Amino acid sequence: MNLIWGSLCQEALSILAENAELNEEDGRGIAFRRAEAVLKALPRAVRKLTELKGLPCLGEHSLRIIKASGKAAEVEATKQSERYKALKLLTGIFGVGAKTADRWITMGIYNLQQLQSSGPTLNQAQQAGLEHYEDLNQPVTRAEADHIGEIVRRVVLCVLPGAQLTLIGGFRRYTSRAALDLINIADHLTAKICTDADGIVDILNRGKPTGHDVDFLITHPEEGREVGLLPKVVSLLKSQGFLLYQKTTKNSYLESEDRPTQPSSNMDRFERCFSIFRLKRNPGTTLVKPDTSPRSSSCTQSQSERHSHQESAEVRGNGSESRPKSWRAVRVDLVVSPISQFAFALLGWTGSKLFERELRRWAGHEKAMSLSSHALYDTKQLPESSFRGGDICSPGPGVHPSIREKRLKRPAERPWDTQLWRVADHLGPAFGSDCRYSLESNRQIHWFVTY
DNA sequence: AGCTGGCAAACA
DNA sequence: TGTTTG
DNA sequence: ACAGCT
Repeated sequence: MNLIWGSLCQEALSILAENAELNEEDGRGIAFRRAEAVLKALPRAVRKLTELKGLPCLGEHSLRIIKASGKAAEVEATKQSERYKALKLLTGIFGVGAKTADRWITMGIYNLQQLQSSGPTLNQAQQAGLEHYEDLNQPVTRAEADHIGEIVRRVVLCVLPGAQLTLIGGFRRYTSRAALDLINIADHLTAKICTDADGIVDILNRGKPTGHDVDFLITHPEEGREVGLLPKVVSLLKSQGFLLYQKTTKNSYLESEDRPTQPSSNMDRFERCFSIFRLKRNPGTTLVKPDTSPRSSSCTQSQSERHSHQESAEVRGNGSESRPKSWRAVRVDLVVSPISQFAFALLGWTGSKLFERELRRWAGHEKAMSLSSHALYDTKQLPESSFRGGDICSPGPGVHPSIREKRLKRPAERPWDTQLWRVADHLGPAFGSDCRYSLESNRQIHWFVTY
């Protein structure tokens, strides 16, 4: 089988995975996603099916699909089924998931027209999602991401000089070395393997040319200076007309390390903002670097620049032949992290759902650790005395029992943090197409072939 | 044969 | 509380 | 109703 067939197989498996997810068959969904990821991670084209022997996550069903070169009747039937099409369409609305879509379908709603006419109650996110349906289902280019980044950067620097803005998510290039370091750290082998990455699997190499949203991570080199930053940034963006929708959520992680008894530990740390961003199309400076001298840019300058009359003068597109809108809507996520958690935030916001799931599963199962976008916890060494403050973990399924009991946690030890700092360092430069693939035979692949 | 499959936080 | 989000 | 592990 050649490369083209390979990608056909991936698409086919992706369809089956998506269909399973839309039908709330989570296990099947993840199984097909893994199979897809294994194919995607192959270092070269596969000529014979026998070459797939020994690869993990390719079971009977997935192999059937592959043997049919992705043209299995099952896949075609799925693609053409009215239910699949309707589920895909409806869940394409921001704020609508499989459950809601299923409910609507049983109400006879199969498309947007029927949705509008039969008018079930929509929550705020869904209203915004419906309103910007077209735009939000349009891929976001890297250029658009960078443009948004410039706008956000100005605002952030205005609110907090010295703050750092990092493009994360699918657009960012992550290196295998970064995840390698995480393994090493978990294995208490910090110094050893990270100097020798040879022969180890390529782990996560994104740097996609397009995406479905844009994610930014904001921090400040001085710990604590980032507190309270996000609400200011958001309100400034809002006042400048950049936000069509916004939901800011705060982090329950309470700073327990340096000043345990501070009432300031109760300080709200707004951590994430899910927004719909109003991005001007064809910014006058199309392909030119917007500012070759960004030093001089002050906040007020950018305000007047961005917020000029043209913006408000745009015609709210009514169906009949109107010239294309002067702007488009883009999903933008802002994440604020204290510098001490920066590395974890980077790893936690790769934008790859499968990667996050598999990484955390691996941490928990193989390492008895709990990984979040804030820290890495050793679930074994939970001396009660070393915990204080924050009751973070809501009890429930999926929460590690030891954590559930304590309901308290704190980063395990300082050394972990300092080691993980090197993760952050390594996450920087592009690793390019230096993709190696080596399977430790017959060992489950865990998370590293994901994408 | 039976179990697991990643998480936490917000809204209605 | 169930559903959705990244 | 998929795949791997126990």
